[in-house]
Amino acid sequence: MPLADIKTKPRWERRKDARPQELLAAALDLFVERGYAATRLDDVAARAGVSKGTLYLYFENKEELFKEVVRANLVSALAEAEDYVSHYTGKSRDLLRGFILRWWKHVGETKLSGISKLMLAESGNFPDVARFYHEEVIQRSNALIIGMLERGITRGEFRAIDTVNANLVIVAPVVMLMMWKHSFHNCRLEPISAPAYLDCFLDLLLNGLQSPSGSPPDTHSLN
Amino acid sequence: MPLADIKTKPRWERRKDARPQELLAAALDLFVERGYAATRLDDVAARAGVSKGTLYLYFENKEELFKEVVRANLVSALAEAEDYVSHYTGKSRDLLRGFILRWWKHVGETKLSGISKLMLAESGNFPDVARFYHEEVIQRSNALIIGMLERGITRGEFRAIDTVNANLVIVAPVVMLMMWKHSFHNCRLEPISAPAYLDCFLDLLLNGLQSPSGSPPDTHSLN
DNA sequence: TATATTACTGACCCACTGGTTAGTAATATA
DNA sequence: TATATTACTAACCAGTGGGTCAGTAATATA
Repeated sequence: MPLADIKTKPRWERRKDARPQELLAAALDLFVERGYAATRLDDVAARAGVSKGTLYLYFENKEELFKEVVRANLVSALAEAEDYVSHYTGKSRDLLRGFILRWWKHVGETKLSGISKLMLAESGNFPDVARFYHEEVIQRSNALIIGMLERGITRGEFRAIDTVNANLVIVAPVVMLMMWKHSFHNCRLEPISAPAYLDCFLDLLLNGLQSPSGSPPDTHSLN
Repeated sequence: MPLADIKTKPRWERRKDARPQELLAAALDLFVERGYAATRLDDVAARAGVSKGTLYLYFENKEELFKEVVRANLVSALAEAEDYVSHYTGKSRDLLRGFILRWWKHVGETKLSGISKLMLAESGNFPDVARFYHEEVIQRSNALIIGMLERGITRGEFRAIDTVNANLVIVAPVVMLMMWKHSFHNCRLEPISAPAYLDCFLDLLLNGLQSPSGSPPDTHSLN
């Protein structure tokens, strides 16, 4: 190694400002890859290019690190979704379809889907984290979807169904697809095609929701 | 302690025949309660009233113990379901509804739902177990549902939809409800009512599936 | 009752990981 | 260039859990 390199490459640098972001990014990656319990803080630190001790300078403990990851990613994405819904003026079926497709695009097909999967998978073993996630993410997204259903019903576009349960039924296939991506995905020889799956789902859903007096079922495609 | 008690209560008994069943029952309980990784074999043994060493007399290791739990419970339940479907002679919508409600009764609302949840949650970290479960349970149940959909379509009762994706969409709400039972269940002040949820789901689904030339949507209740 | 068999125990090993801290070296300051 | 500050490292601790095995005691056998 030439002398110049020794001079220009110190063993480490002080980068107080950049560390938190880098650690959060590394943590997101590993939480998504391995889940909450199985993620080792040594590995998070290593991926961010620092030692474990450094991680503890910026985050109180594993749980707080995780919460910050959620806040920095999912909670902010949810805020955008709330904005989208509140400003929509068109037909309810298009709003619902648009919401679901956007959700898939911004969360489902990105790393973030791994966080949803992780929470559903491990919340039972970490009740504090579960409560946090339920309040910050689940309740808010439920309110959003129920609101859209009520909008459709009061405008006569949807049948008068049980909105609270329908909310859960509607969420299920999307959440399921997210979970699949992070569980049995590799076992299937012919992987699930997300667009075809969502197309099939929206077709079934919007037909099922449609009020008898509404417009006839369409066969909207995703392409 | 009287002398008699010493005589009648040996420190332990030899019960070669009963041990495997007792260990499987204890393992099922703990796997459901805590998941795969978080279940300690010490605890399984303790719950079955033996020491960890004994557990290793009857099962090769943790993975084989788990596989036996799956075989003894889910695989056998699946065989019964296959029997039910193959002997059904009525309308396809009733077959599908009956299948889903039976599934919920035999798996969803019992401990067994915990195994499905566990697999979805942890298969990513245990690829060998994942492959086993995918082949022994998932593929078989998929074939069953796709078969019912094809039956409905060829008989003109259902619309001609994409059966492979529809299978996944149909499974999703039931799997979701099972997962919920074992994850955020405690966070919700007003818990999900399984009958109301399934009612809502079947209502949406059968309306969505119905062929235009078929019988009109009914409002079948679960009660 | 004496002996052989074996189901069962419990102490042990070792790799692992969340969290701590004494010490080090990069940088700010003058 | 000398000194002070502090971001960062590396070694460490304590608790944990899958897996092993030498020894023990319950039972079968004669």
